Amino acid sequence: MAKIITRFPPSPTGNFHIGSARTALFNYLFANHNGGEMLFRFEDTDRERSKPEFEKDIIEGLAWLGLHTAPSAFRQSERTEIYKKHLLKLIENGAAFEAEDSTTTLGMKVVRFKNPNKTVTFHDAVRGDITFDTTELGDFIIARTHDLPLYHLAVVIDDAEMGVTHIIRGEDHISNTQRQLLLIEALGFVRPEYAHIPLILAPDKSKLSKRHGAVSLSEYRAQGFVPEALVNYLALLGWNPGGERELYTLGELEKEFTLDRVHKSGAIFNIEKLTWFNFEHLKQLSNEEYTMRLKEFTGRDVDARIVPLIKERAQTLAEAARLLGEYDFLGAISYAPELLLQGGKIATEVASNHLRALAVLLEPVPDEGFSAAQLKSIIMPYADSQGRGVVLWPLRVALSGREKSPDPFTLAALMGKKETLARIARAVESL
RNA sequence: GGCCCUAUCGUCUAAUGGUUAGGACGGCGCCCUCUCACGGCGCAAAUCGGGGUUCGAAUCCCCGUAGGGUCACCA
Repeated sequence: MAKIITRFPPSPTGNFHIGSARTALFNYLFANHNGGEMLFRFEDTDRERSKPEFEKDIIEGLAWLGLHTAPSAFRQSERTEIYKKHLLKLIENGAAFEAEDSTTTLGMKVVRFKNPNKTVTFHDAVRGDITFDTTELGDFIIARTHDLPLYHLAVVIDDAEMGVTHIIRGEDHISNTQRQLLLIEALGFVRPEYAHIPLILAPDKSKLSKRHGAVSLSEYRAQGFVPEALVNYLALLGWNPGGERELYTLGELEKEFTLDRVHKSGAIFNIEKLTWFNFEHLKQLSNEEYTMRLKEFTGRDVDARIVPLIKERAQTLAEAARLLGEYDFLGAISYAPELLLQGGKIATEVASNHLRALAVLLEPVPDEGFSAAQLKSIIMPYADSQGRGVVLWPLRVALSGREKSPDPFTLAALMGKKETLARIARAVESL
């Protein structure tokens, strides 16, 4: 069986769109599942709208997601001669003809395809047979001049020359397929297999676009989403391997992916579910890896000791960055007596006595004994006998200086014996 | 409007003629608890409508209805 070749052909006329990323993912998954490869090219025949910065954004986004393509990236704008050769052939054998420009430019000629006005049927791997009557298309334009081919012509020639066997693209291309089929026939090319995947929809069920909020991959990256989560979530929008499992790595998706399980109907993009996937994948990162990503995300140094605390709470790296500031318990803190007394609910005498008692309790504990579990077993019996609230609250605030924080055992273990006792002493003093 | 596509909880989905229609997100409630989270348990919530076919239909067929895509010298 011939090697399977898919392709991802974005036009660099905007930042890497989330829907485009999913199309790339499906092509990647299908190719790799079958031991083939995904090719990459820029469709920049529209010179006006194509921009280098968009090319950069797309290339970086692809790399960030971990979707490697065959080293064949090129631009359609650099292949004029190839298109010209085929275009001339079409004119020569009468399949295309030059016609007057219908717009204002005088004397200009465009090339139109001579439509045979017939019915075409193609098989779609996700939708079955689809039939069109091409008559309504008329003699559509395929090139502005001999040197400026339009989309349909360039696509068909590139796919044939690159040996593309499977075209997997959004369903907004279904109606484009008829023109391309006609061109493929006229050029004598082999017809590839088609699979039109459902669109990613906005909450109002229309095609997801800028007016609905964030649509480019880089925006999600900036919001603290990790590629593992995007890949996992996007793969499950419009495709499902069956069963109830939801968490997959890119490699696992690759093993499972088949076109016959791609859905027919559009899927609404839901940021909350994406956020859940992000949290799950974030939790699966090792502390070292997590620290690295957080450093990269914030561009600042990260105290590795507090990463485990952040990891179990932050759903995104942006939230982790926020907690990083909030959990800066190790730095200088000051005490507000009202806070130590839980806004007056605890009497000054009571809090101060318990804190003193805790210091006495902790004094004999060796440095190595300052683990959260150890400390809990030492402090809890005392707290239980005296009342948890009046013991634990002042202690936690003494250590964190804050209204909200992790539990006092975790904090004490984090800062060690010396700092713990010093903070308790200072808290007593401030009372 | 023409052509094309689609239709299971609010959302993502499971089910490939036989299930009390399952799971997840979100929501709500309870538990855990010194705080904020995390976590655990539970509840509500769906087969668009109408006809067939069949012993039996979410599933197959037809007709409606609704939604979407596309109708460029853009891709």
